[in-house]
Amino acid sequence: MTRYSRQTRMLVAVDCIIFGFDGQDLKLLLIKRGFDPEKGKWSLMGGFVQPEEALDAAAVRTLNKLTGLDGVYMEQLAAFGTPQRDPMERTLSVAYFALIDINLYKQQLSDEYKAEWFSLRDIPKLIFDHADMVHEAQARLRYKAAIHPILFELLPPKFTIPQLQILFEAVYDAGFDKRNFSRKVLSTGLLVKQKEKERASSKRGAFYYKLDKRKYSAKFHAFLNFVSDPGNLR
Amino acid sequence: MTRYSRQTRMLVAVDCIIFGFDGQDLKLLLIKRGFDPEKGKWSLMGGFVQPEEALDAAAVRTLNKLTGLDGVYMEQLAAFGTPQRDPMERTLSVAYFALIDINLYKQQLSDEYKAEWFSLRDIPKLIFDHADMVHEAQARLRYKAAIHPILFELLPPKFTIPQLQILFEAVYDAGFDKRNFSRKVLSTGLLVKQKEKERASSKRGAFYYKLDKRKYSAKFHAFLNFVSDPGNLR
DNA sequence: GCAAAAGTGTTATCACTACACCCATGG
DNA sequence: CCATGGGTGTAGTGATAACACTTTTGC
Repeated sequence: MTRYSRQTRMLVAVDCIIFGFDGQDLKLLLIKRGFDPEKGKWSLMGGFVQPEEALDAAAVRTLNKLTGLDGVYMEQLAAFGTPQRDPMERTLSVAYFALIDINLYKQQLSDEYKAEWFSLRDIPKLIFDHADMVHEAQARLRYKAAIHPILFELLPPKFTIPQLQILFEAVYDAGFDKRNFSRKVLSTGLLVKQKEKERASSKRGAFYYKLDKRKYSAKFHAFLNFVSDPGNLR
Repeated sequence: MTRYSRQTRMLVAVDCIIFGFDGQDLKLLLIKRGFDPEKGKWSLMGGFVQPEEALDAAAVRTLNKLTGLDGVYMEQLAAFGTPQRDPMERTLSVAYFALIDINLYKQQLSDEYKAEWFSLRDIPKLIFDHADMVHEAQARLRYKAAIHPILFELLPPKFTIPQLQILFEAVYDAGFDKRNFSRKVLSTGLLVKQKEKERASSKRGAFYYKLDKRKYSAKFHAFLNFVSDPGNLR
């Protein structure tokens, strides 16, 4: 077999927008870029797609290289391909966003990549078009979380309803009525009440809940309307 | 400036999933591929991204090359990058879907590309992973149209409510109650009733409506809930 | 015993569903 | 005058939003 003649080949990278939730704020995992151009600047974790590697596989590998985690929720966000986005050489980047339980990766941060969690309200200047990617990922997260039970991916296996509410409030930068909120999330039937209580954040203690995994898989793509019109918020 | 060493460059293409509506069925515009491999087989319209060209620009150019149309609604669908998707040479394709008023392109079909409209129920075998792209585009169209007023892009500037309903029914392969349907679309406030009637498809005639362009732009991203739970249909 | 957070119930409004009849016209 | 498709109204049901008080317990 021959090749397509007279066409330009270009580099293809993946970049990961990695969200976490520390119990108060929505956070983003950034690294200090380790090579030129823009060496030492804050950046999303990324990497080049390898010759025999699928895009999703490259994204999974890149996330794993930084965090050591597997089985993380990831979704393709979009392809970014402005000609001069990387001044060194034309590079197309396929952005993925990931939602991780921050507890699984908040220790050994100061390794080879100089990774740090940043509050989304306080993101440093980023290289290339990474700020655009972050904004688009945040918009997508708000959009999806309004309809689908996606934010559970940011929580540990056991969580309380007040914790869940704080998470929603962080994502939408808005307050919700706790009575309506708990009625709504419980009405999905996705949550299983535990006997144990979380006692760190209040005297009375709040009951833990776990996801009902069967129902969670079944209803993941259903329209659940957690937030009526996220476009009208803020 | 130097270049990134020891990384693979690859071809980057765009492919267009072009939807149209003929008054009865949802249709897809396909071409007969003009070069090897798979020459003469049915294919989506596509093309390679040029050295100094952005992705969106490549998609717009590709659509225009086939149809001669400008200002068409287009949206990036996803990047497809399985290593062997093009057996000739590794090629990443960024798929875009487009919604066009079929009346603007249903004549001069037998030109250089041998383009034809196919009903979505009756798509021929397609090259590479184009069938995957079509399925994903159809799913995305259903998803978006359930929430946003996107299907108007498939209609001519003046249309009747029965025509709109047939379109929704074609997209969701389902029947809707006409009283509830018209109440719902009129309640969005997006439609302006015309004095003129469409008289071809009934004796009584149905009033034409036009989009209120101001409100259409304003509400395009709002959550309008045209279809309550598209996942439960079919 | 009090401060702090958890938990719960009611009412009014709105949106959705299901359903059936009259209207205008061309033939 | 009748067949065809266009157009409209209502009642019942379920979801949403607004709102305040009681419970538990660590200090």
